[in-house]
Amino acid sequence: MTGHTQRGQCAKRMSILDAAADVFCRQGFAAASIDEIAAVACVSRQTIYNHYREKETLFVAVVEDVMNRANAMLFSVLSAFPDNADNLEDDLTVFVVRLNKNCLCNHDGKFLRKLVQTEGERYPHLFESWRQHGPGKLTTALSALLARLAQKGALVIDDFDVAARQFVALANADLQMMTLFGGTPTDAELEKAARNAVRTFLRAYGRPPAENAGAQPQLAAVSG
Amino acid sequence: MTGHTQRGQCAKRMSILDAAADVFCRQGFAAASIDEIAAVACVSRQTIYNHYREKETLFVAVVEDVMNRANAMLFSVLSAFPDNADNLEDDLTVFVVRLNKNCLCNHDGKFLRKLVQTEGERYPHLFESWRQHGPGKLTTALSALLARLAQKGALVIDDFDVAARQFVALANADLQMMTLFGGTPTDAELEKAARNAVRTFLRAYGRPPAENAGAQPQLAAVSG
DNA sequence: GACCTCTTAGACAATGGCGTCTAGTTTTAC
DNA sequence: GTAAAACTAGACGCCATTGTCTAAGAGGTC
Repeated sequence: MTGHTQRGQCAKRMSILDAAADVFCRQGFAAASIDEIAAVACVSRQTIYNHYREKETLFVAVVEDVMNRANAMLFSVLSAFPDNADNLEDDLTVFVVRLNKNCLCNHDGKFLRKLVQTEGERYPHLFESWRQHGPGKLTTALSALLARLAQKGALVIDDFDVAARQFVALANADLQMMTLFGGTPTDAELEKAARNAVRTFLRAYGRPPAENAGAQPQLAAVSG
Repeated sequence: MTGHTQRGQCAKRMSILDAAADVFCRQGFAAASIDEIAAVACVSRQTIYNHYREKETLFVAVVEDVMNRANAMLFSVLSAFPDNADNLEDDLTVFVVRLNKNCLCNHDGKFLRKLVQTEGERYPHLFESWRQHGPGKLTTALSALLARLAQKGALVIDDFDVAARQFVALANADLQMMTLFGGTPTDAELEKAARNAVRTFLRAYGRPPAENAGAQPQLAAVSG
């Protein structure tokens, strides 16, 4: 019955949430002013207080909103990995590119990492759920994925959890500094970083592709 | 002539700097109040304004102070790596433990990472110098160290810069999440993380120790 | 003791942001 | 068309903080 109003309200809400995410991310919770958020959202200040009781309520809503988006995207990227990996190196590289581009280095990823550092101590419960559903889910899902690949004989891994964490770490190795300083990697940089990460990961955990075991393994493929 | 007075002033200055670092790190620049800094430093507010013209001046001084300490510590850890590495795995493990404990996961490291994220965009010049002298120096020094080890035949590396970044990334793989959430790793966790990192790094870039080239390399040492 | 510098505690105006309220306008529902 | 709901613009009180100023105290040298 209130469909139209809901749509109008919903648009306002999203506009407010987007603007608040922008301002909170740039300024931090304390320095962000409601007036600036209202200006960015092209909305009256009273409208914000109409939707959210106070500044902290708005902040919590923003974080939860971004968390939901980020989790959905993470799930999407994770489930896009092919079940039958025919070319492991290429498949992993595509996966790492997508992971970096859509989850780790994108707008929401930077927002969450930044906010969890600045306000994490002040809102432990808020980010604890993100910790479980975000990075926690990532490592467990990756761990399961690596276990599957190991069972197929494509990888040789003793500790799947450690390998999963190292996989993520390697995927970020080349981009960490850039993202720390606010930069956004280009597609070429993403591709290069992913290739470096996957190559090293496979050099550590990969198996020689052929059945002639004992032959020169991946290690000797270092070309220089 | 004013030697005693100078010492007293110096003590006050350090007390102020320490307190300000503490408060700035916890609250961020905007939310940190001069009164709280004064209270933590056990100093009158006027004394702070006596030493530093305004809040921003104090902030810059704090960041520079921490940067200097961090750089000195980094240099110390880097130069502690033995010239003649007899047992590469153990030497690297000790090195990673020291790196994490004294540079990356310690008080100053967390402070700089946090502040560079929260205030980096507002003070680009301030943290640009840290970027060069901190992480920049670390990767170049590590790159040189790896090149030295490769020349000795202990490692097989095609791109030293990439390997250096990956080394740091692996060193942080197990601790990243903990430090992101403000926790401090125990000695046992540091040891374990370092061992995992070095083992994987050597699995990727290591050389079989013996001269019987072509034999089963490190890859087969996976015990499970 | 006289003097000088640093420090302290507190008062002070000025600023700015938060959250409330009101009056007036637009949009939506029926 | 009308009524209800939502939005806008702006004023308002309140509070925290910044940075200045003043009067008094502490510690040192000569």
